[in-house]
Amino acid sequence: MSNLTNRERKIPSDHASGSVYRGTPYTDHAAGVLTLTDRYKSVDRQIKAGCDLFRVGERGEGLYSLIDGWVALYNLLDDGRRQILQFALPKSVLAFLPAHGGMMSYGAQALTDTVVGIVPHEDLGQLCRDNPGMGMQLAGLISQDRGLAYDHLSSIGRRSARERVTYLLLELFIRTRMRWPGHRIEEMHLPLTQEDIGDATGLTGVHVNRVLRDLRQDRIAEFHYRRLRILNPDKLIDVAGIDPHVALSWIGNNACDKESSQPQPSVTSTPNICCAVMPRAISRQREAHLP
Amino acid sequence: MSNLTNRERKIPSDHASGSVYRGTPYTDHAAGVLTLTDRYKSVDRQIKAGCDLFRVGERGEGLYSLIDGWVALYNLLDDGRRQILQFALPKSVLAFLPAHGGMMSYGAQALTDTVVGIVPHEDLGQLCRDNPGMGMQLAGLISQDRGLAYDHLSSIGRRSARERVTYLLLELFIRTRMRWPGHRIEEMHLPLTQEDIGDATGLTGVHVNRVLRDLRQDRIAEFHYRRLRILNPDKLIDVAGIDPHVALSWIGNNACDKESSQPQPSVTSTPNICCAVMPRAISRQREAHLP
DNA sequence: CGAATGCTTGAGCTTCATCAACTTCAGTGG
DNA sequence: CCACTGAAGTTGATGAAGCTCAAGCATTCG
Repeated sequence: MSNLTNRERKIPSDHASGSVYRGTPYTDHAAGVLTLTDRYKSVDRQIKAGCDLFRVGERGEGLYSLIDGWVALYNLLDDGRRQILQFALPKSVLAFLPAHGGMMSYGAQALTDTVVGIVPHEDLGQLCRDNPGMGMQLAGLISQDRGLAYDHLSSIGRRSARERVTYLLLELFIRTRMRWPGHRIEEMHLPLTQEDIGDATGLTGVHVNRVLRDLRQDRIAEFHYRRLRILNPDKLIDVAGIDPHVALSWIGNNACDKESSQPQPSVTSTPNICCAVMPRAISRQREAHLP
Repeated sequence: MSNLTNRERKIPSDHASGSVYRGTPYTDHAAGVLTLTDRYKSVDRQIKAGCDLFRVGERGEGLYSLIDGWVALYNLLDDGRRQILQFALPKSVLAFLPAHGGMMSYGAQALTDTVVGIVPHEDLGQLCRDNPGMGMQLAGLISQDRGLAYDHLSSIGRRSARERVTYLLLELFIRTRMRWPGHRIEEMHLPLTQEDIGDATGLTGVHVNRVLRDLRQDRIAEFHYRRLRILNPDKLIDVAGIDPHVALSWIGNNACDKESSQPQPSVTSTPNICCAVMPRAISRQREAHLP
């Protein structure tokens, strides 16, 4: 039907997406929405690593929520150039087509074996009527994705290659760390190729490789065959030029139940993401042999 | 409080945002949501051209909907680099903070004199209860914005400077044309500087200038002191490499009331945006003096 | 008319892409 | 266990696309 490329991939089996249903440690919309869609979804669909969940131009079936696995949302240009729009982790909404006839405006490729739940169009209305708050929560969830997209825009549009790559690594690190707080992180699994990183950052795979080499030489981070090691978190954050507010939004700081209007730290005070997410151990681990 | 730059601008008075309240000619969520927010909003806030509606890190007041005027949503990096995330037209939702304590993760600058309606947090719940469909419509609206952001990502990440600039011009042309169908378009007003275009496309103002020069020499389009002339629409679309599906999503093809499941044209058939939006007159107007 | 903002152009330079060859790694089947 | 195969990573040489700096011009607005 369409001539989309579909690079099949073999993925190692120890990826970090095993235990999804432990309670989320942070307040967000995801819990509510995902629990609800759980009840209304028609079937779980299983997709093998490397296959597409859906493609551009296909008719959307309703609301897609990712239950388990890693997924890349992407766009293809006519000549084959590819842009990865987002790396989706479990409990995220992959797509939302509220009505019949809507077409997918981007594709979705499974990076690992994945499970997806789908709530069909016809059930969305009912779901919405039964649970009045649902729509707003969904809006919040999608709004969060939009925020992520905006951050990527800033990164790709205005940052250097080195900044972009470190930014992406750090983002993925923080987001996965939030999903699976128990995991050890000295060496974590990211089911991506360097080419994928390039497609996400607007660079070529070759150049990503060079950037990664420099990061390794500077003892900041290593990425090699789908394995990420963060050697110097502080420097990583520094190079990435992360705005702590942004990082908080990845974690899901929607603060649904904070009704207090007590003055919070002002704009200039920086919530220390590093401390929140990175165990001291790692900071100590290597004292950095810098030039 | 924060050291954001705030370039004041003088804007000519003949910008195209005068008659907002004529009925929308296309089916979308905007109509429903905006009519509702109209009833619940606390006050209209008026902002002069060049001023910020809100800034990064400020506490959000609830749901912001743009009633009249042009607004640029933007991000700033530490060193002053700026990325424009979206140009918002009337009837769009600028921001949506569902709960207290949420911070704006991007800024919004008025490009013209603007009017904004705000529905405070406390009224959002009530609005939602009174109008059950509202949440979903809002979700659809935000989802549409996310789609726009994804398109910009593809553009900035994978296209050449020439493609990016033409893409942006065409997008803005189509979106404004959809809002104000009656306007003549041979020469339309875009309240942007070349620097703004650069900040939106991830280029420098200087380079945007060079690209615009080439487009002028190739008799494709002219942009000069906030005035856009499209000389050769067909070529413009060609250079921009626009996917017609994408263009349709700008127009708002959510197809809310199309319940028919009759087979629609397949993916490969290209809905002709050019025909839908561009009057033949323009195509004829210049036969193109090409090299 | 004057000031301020925005546009235009050139020269030199940096960053990143392209091409191509080579190496390493992971999975497969003997 | 090894050899084999295909995918992914690595490196160098070369060039193009776009940035920076700097100076001068045009347009708008008061």
